[in-house]
Order: sequence, then C-alpha cells, then structure tokens
Amino acid sequence: MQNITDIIEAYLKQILHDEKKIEIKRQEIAERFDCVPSQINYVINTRFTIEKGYFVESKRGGGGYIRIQKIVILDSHDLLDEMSRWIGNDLTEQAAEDYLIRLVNEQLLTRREAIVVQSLLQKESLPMVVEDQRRMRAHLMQTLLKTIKRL
Amino acid sequence: MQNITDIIEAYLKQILHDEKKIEIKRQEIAERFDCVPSQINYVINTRFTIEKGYFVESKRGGGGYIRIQKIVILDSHDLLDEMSRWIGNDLTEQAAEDYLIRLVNEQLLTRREAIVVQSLLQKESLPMVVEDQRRMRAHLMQTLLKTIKRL
DNA sequence: ACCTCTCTGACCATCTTTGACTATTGTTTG
DNA sequence: CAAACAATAGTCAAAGATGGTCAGAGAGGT
Repeated sequence: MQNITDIIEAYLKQILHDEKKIEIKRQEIAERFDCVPSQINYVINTRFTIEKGYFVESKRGGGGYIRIQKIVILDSHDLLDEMSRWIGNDLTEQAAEDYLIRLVNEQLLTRREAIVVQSLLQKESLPMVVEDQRRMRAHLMQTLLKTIKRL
Repeated sequence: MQNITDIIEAYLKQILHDEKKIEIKRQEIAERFDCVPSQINYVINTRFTIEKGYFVESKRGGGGYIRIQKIVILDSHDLLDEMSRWIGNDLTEQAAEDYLIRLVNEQLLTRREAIVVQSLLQKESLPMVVEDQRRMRAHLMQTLLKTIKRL
C-alpha cells in the first residue's frame, strides 16, 4: 500500500463507504496527492472498472467533474459474459431474437425492453449490406450486454 | 455546479417551475450574474433546446426580450410525431440523450429503457464515420419512436 | 534479464466564458 | 417620412478550464 494508486484508491473507496456516489475534480485530487492529473485516470481505469462494480461518469470543460458510483453486480454476470463470447462479432436477426428471449427469461430485461431492442436490431433498422448488418448487430448486442451489467 | 451556465440554468428553471413562461432581458440577467450578455445565449442554446422541451422566442431592439416556455404536448402520439420531424435524418449523441430524457419525463419510456437505448446510440456503439453515425443514430431513433407507438 | 504494474507528460477532446462585431427594432430628429 | 441614434439580442471565433489518451520511462518482483 505504498504506491499512490493504492493510496488514492483507498481514499476514494473510504468515501464511497459512506456516500453512495462521489464527485471529484481531477485536478484537485491530483494536487492533494501531489501527482499528475492523468494518474487519477489510471486509478479509475484500473480500480473502478465496471467489472469491479463501479460506474464512472465525467464531464470536461469548466465545471468539469468525475463521478463514481458503486453498482450492484448481477448474479447472471457469467451468463452475460458467455453470451458475449458466443456472439463475437457476427449476429443474425433470428439469433438476436433468441438471445433477447433468453435475457427476458432470466429476468435481466423486461419484455418491453426486449421489444425495443429487437426493433433496433431488425434488418430494417440497419440500412447496410447483410454482412455489415450482422457485424453491426453483434456490436450493438455487445453494447447491450455491457449496459445490462449496470442497470 | 459552480459554473455560471449551470447556475443560470437552475435559476431560470426554478422560475419556470412556478410560472409556465418567463420573459427576461438578456442584459439584466447578465448583470445579475455578473457575466457577459452572450453567456445568456450560451445557456439558452445548450440548456433550453427543443430536444429538452423548451420553446424560445426573442425580440431585439428597444423593449427587447427573451421568452422561454416549456412545451407541453398533451397527446403523446403527437409528441412522437413532432420528435420524428425534429430529428429528420441527422441526430447527435447529445440531442439523442435529450430526447430520451424527454421521453422518460413523458413516461413513454422507463429510465432503464432509456439507458439501454442510449447506450446503443452512443458513438462507441456505431463504428463508422461521424456523418454516417449521425444518420444511423437518427434512423435508429426513428425506429424507436415507431416502436414506442405500439408498445 | 524479463514481465507486469505504476507513473509521467505531451498532446487531444470537450465544455465554458468572453468580447468584438453584426442584426434588428424602437425612438428621436431634421 | 427618412435618417440618425439608441437599445436590444445574435453570432462566432478565440481563449480558458477541465478531463482523456497513449506511449514511454520507472519500479518491483521472479
């Protein structure tokens, strides 16, 4: 626990223990721990990832900030990872529908949510040649799986 | 929330909470918050857009004013049609988010649904050049609006 | 030595603030 | 009434204020 990364990590987690969400200014934290600002990005990228159960938002410019909140990781995390692996970067419309049905059955999505997503993944919504469509559909589904983790 | 833009935004919205329409003088507001007049234009252009559900009118010259009102579209079918028209075939990520927030406020989508859709419309989910991205995003949003009608 | 994790800094992206210049409308004057 | 003047608001580009990225240097362990 001697390196700055660990120290900053501990500092932030200690605050998160009390508050369910914190908002920091990158520059301020960097000054407080006497390091370069990008160090804060490193801490966040290695210690506050979605896999570790954190959701991070930020804004640049005047009045900018970095916001971190703890999220609940679903039990079905493994299912999502597996699906992600199965899908890879190619997905047909039928397969997409099957996956969505599965997600609804697992109660990871509501029926309405599945309908919305399905409509966005159907070929009519993806105006491009079929191979691109399938790649695009896979890409969108991958995004969905990631998003579900923080719902 | 220390930047002037957010402060002025909050001030105006707080008034709009009680009055359904406000009329301000640009110079006056600028003085009250000790900023340049064009700052007020910035606030209006970024925080009181049509996507966010505001209608702004103004007049120059003696007795000039800026009038802001919250747009109320009672019939949700009409709202969806209006949005569809506003969007056309070009949509930025920020505008998309604003529309989704609006849909949530109008209770046409749940928060979760909006988050899912937003994640699918963000640039990371649309691997193509920016112009195509915007066209694609508009296309997907149009699909969404159509889908909502039959949910 | 080699590998992995950490740290740094130059450069990039985005949002905000400012001010000079422009456009429009109302009022006064010749 | 037209021209000048006054009073507003709009536009836009540059500067300021943040946060993000990435490649390479540094440090610690095997």
